Amino acid sequence: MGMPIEAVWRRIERRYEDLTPQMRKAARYVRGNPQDVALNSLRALARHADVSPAAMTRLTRALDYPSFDDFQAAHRDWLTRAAPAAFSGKAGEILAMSQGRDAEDALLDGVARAEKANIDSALSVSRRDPLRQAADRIVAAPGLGIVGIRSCFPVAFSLHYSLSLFLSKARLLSGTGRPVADELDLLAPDDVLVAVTVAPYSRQVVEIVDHAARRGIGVIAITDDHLSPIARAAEIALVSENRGPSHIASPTAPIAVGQALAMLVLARAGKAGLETMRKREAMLEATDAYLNATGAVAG
Amino acid sequence: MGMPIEAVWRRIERRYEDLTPQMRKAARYVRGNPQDVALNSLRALARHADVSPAAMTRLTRALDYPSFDDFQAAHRDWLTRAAPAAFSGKAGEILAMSQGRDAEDALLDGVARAEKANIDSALSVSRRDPLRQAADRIVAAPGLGIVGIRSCFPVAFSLHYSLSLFLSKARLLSGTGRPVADELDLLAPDDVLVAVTVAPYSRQVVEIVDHAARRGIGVIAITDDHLSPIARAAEIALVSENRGPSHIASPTAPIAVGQALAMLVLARAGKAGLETMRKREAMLEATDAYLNATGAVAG
DNA sequence: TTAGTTGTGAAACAATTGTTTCGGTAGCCA
DNA sequence: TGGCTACCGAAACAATTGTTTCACAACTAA
Repeated sequence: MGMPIEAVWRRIERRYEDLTPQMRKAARYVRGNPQDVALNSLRALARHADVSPAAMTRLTRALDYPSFDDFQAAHRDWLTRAAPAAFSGKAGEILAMSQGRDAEDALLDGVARAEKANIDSALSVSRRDPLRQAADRIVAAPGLGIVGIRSCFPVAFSLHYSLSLFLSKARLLSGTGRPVADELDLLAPDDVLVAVTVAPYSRQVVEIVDHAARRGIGVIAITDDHLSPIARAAEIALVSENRGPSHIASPTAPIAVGQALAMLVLARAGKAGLETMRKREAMLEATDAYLNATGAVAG
Repeated sequence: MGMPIEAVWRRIERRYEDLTPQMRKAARYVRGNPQDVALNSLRALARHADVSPAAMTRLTRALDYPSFDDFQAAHRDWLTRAAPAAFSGKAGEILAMSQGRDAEDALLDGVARAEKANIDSALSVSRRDPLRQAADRIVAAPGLGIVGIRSCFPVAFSLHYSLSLFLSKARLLSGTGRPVADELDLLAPDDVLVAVTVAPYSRQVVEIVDHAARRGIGVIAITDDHLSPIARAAEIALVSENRGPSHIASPTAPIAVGQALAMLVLARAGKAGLETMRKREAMLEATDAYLNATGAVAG
């Protein structure tokens, strides 16, 4: 992953006074026209800024970039991030046209495109307030349950796994050896239940949500529609669209939502959270769970 | 003012049938990765699309563009239009980032970007041959086991879930009530084991893979490095990079790999696969598992 | 003035760009 | 089988790329 463009700008502003006149001219243009840097060649850029190519090269050096390519990469990164998720086109049209390897390639293209678009929509700026609220709610709650079955079980599991690394109150209602609904007894009013289901909505989860809501438990729904059965009953709804060429719904987008949520909770848990995370890590290493200690918590 | 990119897309879709196979491949990549067209050189673009530079040049001609530059200009235009508006002269505002809500936003941006990049790399053209081989191998094998623990369990689970919708031989080695390794007895030589683990590699999974390989079971590894302990012992390695701002490894990319794999297997299973899938679906509806029948298998 | 430093762009460079050419291969019809 | 067409990529090309070199101004200090 490239360096953020903000760093470039900071460097320009901090060292502006030390630059030579020609470099300043170049720097001013660069600072004011970042898209130009991303899209044009060094020589074209220099022409636009009315400086010599050499001056532009010298500027990138003065800003401690190894080469113009690295400098440009930062700007391209920024521009790419700002690009819309323009993958709105019907995936099926092109796909249906061919067969064999060609069709498979098209299929995989479609999968990749759809997954990316789904993640984009799930974490788009307009969906972030609910995410923040959910994180606040989870931090504040005395108890926390997480439930999801069938294709949504991976979502519930990975959310619980990530949270449990630093938050001991998280409980996965997994229904091992008994109906899932029974485990709802673990939660008290004022606790929080995170429920996951996408169309077609599993009856069990919907019923658990209804039951929890009636008992005064705060429900956070991770689902695929603002109007889904669990979204309506929930206090907070985290929606991630789920489209794709597949007959099977892919859980990647809701999992990304779960991961983002876990990170926000970790951010709120602060140093204490990081501390317990380190302890777990030490414990896992002590029990020889991993092949070699690399420092990151995962596995 | 350049021509809008939508026109490009329309041309691609309308003339797709008249294109030669290589041009189609190029066209599909172009259609799916417009930023790549805007930012990269023709040769780099051709490399990403796994096509010869000549094929890319021919495509631009076939779409009635005088030169690649004009073709690229349309994409640059689109990307520029999407960029945030130019900046007011004051510099400090943007720099004030990295605390409070802004820091969180940057974090979420980072997550979204990383997840998308990971998926891109996982399903990139150069990684598709192993995917196809894996699908072939799975279809041919008499028996199939899937294993993954901790953060990789969601990957194993979702792969098994998707496959089990139409492939009854798939078995999830979940270790419920007994050590996971015990379940390896379910597999015979010539069977296939799909194993998932990313750094830090869980000892259990690595040992199971070694054991399986020694017994003559074909191992397909889903992992994060060509040199990971299970990749070396495996017959086929499906690699998905796993980078991100999080301390916790996100399972989305390997899950996307699993989904893609499941789709390829389904494609090979053909009509028979779709048939059993329909049966399962009917069964689930009959047992009232879903709230309302919508036609797609998920939940 | 003179010596020395600093800033500059023209020119040269190797590498890489987009494009065209051309020989060969795969597939199809006779 | 042979002959034909469609299709493809390696190679060659001129143009343009990013970078370095170098000579020459402009300036300072004595």
